[in-house]
Formats: sequence, C-alpha cells, structure tokens
Amino acid sequence: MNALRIGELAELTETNNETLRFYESKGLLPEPRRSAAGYRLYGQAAVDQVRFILRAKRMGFSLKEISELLSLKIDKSESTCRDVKDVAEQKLEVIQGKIDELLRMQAALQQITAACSGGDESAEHCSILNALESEARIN
Amino acid sequence: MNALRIGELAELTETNNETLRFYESKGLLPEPRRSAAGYRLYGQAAVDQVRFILRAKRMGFSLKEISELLSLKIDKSESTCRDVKDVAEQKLEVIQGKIDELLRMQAALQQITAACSGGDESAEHCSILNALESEARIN
DNA sequence: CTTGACCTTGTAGTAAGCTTTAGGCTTTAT
DNA sequence: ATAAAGCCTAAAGCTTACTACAAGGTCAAG
Repeated sequence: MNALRIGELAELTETNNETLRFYESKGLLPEPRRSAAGYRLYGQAAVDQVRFILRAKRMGFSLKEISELLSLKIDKSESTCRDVKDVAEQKLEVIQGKIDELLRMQAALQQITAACSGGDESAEHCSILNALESEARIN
Repeated sequence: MNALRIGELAELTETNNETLRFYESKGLLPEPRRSAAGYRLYGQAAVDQVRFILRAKRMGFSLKEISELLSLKIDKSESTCRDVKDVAEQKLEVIQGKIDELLRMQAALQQITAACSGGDESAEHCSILNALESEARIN
C-alpha cells in the first residue's frame, strides 16, 4: 500500500503540490490514477520521475529539454545512445557559451572597477561611469 | 540638422523602434522632443544614452540596474564614486555566482556524458539516462 | 458533527525584456 | 496622386517556471 497522495510525493521529492500539478500539465509527469474522491495517487515510478526531472534541472536542462530526455527515456528501445548524448552535448555547448560570456563580462567589469577609487568624492569623474559612457576598450 | 527619427536612432544603435519606445516607457530614455506630426526627434545625447544602455546590458546589468546607474550618472554631483563602485561590485558578485553554478553543472554533465559511448545502440543501458535516473554521485 | 488538514479545478499573476497587433496618421518616392 | 515606408498609441502577447488565489469537496480526529 505505497500509494502516495500529492502532498506526500511533494514532501518526498522536496517540491510542492503546485509544482507537481504544473509538471503534470506540461506533460513532464504522466496523469496518475485517482482515488474514489479524485485525489491523485502515485507510486514509486512517479517518485523516480520527479527526481529525474529535478536532477536534470540541476544540470541546467530546461523543462522543455527534460521533456525531450523523458521521451528518449520512455522510448528507450527506439532511441540510441547517440540521441541522448547529442542532447547532453548540445547542452554542454550552451553551458560553455554562457560561461564564456560571463567571463567576458567579468573581465570587462573588473577592469573598469579596478580603476575606480571608490572614494566618497563626487562621481563627476568616476572612471566606471566614464567607461560606460565612452567606447573604451570594454569589449 | 542632426535630428534623428526613431528609426534612424534604432539603426545607428542597432536596436529597433519598439525597443527604444520600450526603454522610454521604462524611463531609461528621456521623453524626446517631437516634430509637428508627433514624431520623436533625437539628438546626439540620445545616441550616447542608448549606447550606454546597451554597453551596460552587455556587462550583465539588468534594465533596473541600468536605471540605477543612469540616475547616478544624471546626478553625478550628488553621487560618489563609492555609490557607483558598490553597484559594480555587487554585480561582480552575481556574475561570479552564476559562473560557479555553471561550472558545477558543466562538471557534472561532462562526467556523465564522458561515460556514454554515444553509439547507435539502443539507449536501453545509456549511462546518461542511468545517471539521471539514479542518485549517482552527480552532485 | 465540526474542525482542520488535505485535496480538487480553473484562472490569474509574477518577473524580465521585449515583440506583436490593431488602427490610424505622415512623409517620401514615383 | 498615390502607394510604400515610416511613425503614432495603447494594449495584448510571448517565454520560463512557477506561485497564488478562489471556491469547493474529502477525510481523520475529537
């Protein structure tokens, strides 16, 4: 008798009822069976799937991408390792791109910030504002 | 006769009319003077300000933060270098946090991806899916 | 038998940063 | 003169990932 109600599933997976219903509405979770009163009842598979979703989210996958992974998973015998690895590698590229962009922003901002005294004199000649105002070699 | 209409300003700054009007509505651009027909007319100051906004955006500042920077800029004599530097340093912390998070995601994803053959065999035993399915030591 | 915790649905709101749409003038080119 | 291109406003729509109602049904305890 391991049927879980939505609140129990939420607690087990450290989410909440609304999020679970939201995932269901987005097709990330299958429609569960219902009790006589219409309550959602979940089994172990649901616990696993919620955890899958949360883990994938921590990896930086969007819900849409997680949908895709889930289809591959459900359709395992029709999918190849390559299909899965492609998704993962694409994601790695996106992550790398974001890191690069942030590193560029960081370098530029550090450069203009380092030049600023940070004193309590008027910002009239503040080097940060000046850098943002004129082209500088910020890019 | 250097009055620019919105489309010309958009072209000069590589944005578009709608975005410029949107920035105006958000207070990022001052309300420009108008032609007899009600067309917006801009001068060099507007070009500079749009470029300031775009540069700050490339630095990772949100529109709200850019507003803040613009107030400091407008109010230069009332603001201190410290005010400006504080904004910049806060932003640097946020950037560092995002980089850290992405690096964690990258490491985890690289680890599970490396173990995957990526071959065209069925995903039945795909190590990526397995890693997402079970706890693994992904975190 | 009532209280309170838990569940249901559907709808709307949030944040950010635009983009699109609709309906209607103005300017420019032919 | 007319058509194309450009401008105007206000309001709605988009995306992501939820979160928050509102109005009501259900279940266990006391």
